[in-house]
Amino acid sequence: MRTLKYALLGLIDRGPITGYDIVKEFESRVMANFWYAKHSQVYPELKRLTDEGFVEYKVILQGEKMEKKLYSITPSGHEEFVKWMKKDEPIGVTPKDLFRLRSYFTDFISPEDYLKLLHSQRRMHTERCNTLKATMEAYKGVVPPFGTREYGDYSVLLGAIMREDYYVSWLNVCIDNLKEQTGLA
Amino acid sequence: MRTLKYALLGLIDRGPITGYDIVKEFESRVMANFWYAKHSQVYPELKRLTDEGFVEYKVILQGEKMEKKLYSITPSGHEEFVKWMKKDEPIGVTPKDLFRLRSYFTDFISPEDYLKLLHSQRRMHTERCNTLKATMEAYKGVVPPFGTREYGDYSVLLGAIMREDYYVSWLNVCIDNLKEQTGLA
DNA sequence: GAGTACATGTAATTAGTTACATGATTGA
DNA sequence: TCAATCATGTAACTAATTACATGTACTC
Repeated sequence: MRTLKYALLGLIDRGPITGYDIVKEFESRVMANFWYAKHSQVYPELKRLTDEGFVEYKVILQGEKMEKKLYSITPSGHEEFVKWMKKDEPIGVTPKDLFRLRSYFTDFISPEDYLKLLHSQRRMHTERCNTLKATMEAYKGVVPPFGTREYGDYSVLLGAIMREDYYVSWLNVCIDNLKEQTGLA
Repeated sequence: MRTLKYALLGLIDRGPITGYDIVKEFESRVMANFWYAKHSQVYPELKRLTDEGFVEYKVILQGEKMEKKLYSITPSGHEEFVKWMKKDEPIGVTPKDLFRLRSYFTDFISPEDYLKLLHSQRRMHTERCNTLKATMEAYKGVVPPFGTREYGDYSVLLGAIMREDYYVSWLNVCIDNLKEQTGLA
């Protein structure tokens, strides 16, 4: 599917950017919620996109010697990207989840040990959720206008918060069920 | 992390099973919600686990000639698995999501085209959610006792339903926001 | 001068998918 | 006898991670 290709095209289509800054985007609070790649995957893909004529770069100097490559989109790259944007794709398999794999095999763990894991998971997901909600506060409850970058940020941030909220709810139900059945505190 | 290893150990620890039936488990309505692998990944991993002494198999005959390998857990395999079960792991990166990647780049799509995608996504997720809820009906609202296989099935099924429900909610909010902003029907 | 961030790349390995390959059994 | 399912494997490829590798620029 070469999804990384389209993630890169999208970022570059927004304006000239270096590979280094693309990686920083992937690590950002917003984008890390749905796509990311390490620099060791990004640099080779940028090279490939250049060979394919979807992007081009010019070398600019930072200071005396340090060269960096500033990538921009080409007309064919832009066309390729907007074509992909309109594509309606099947939802595919549900994502893998390590904790759910353990939850599936609860016949091999004591209720005490499982409860510890549940509490730990809840703590971690609650924390992540709070971080996301803090980021969301910048919008003060106002939905940015469609077509702006802020709209995209807002939408995916909202989705991420809702996801963490649901995950915590699920863990809460699991904790309640377990306590009721075993009488554990 | 070799997670497939532990998925296989867990399934084999429940009782003797063939590679073929393991793959069927992965394709099942319950397990497909959090882990899965193709037969081309399963068979080599089973071989490796055998070499490592975590599982063993005996060849049994199906009919006249057809041989199948029935895998069972070894004491060291069981030990390895229960040790893994108790391990509390960090929640790690959030799973990648193709549709959210597109939602992030809505500055490159018309509201009409985006609305079409939103509706299509909602239809597909609603359908999956309904399938899951139909599977859930077997439990008639009664939580199975902890420690049984049914408890694991129930827990992960509940999580899967909650996940699809939240996803549909997110899509609904996106649809409402878009309609309000653009006046589209 | 030291430490951190900037900046870009490759190599080796692991994980996972698609395609290739073969043959037996069962039920209509 | 035909089709679907059972049953197991390998080969080639794509995706992604970890480790290796190098050097500059900025700030304290």
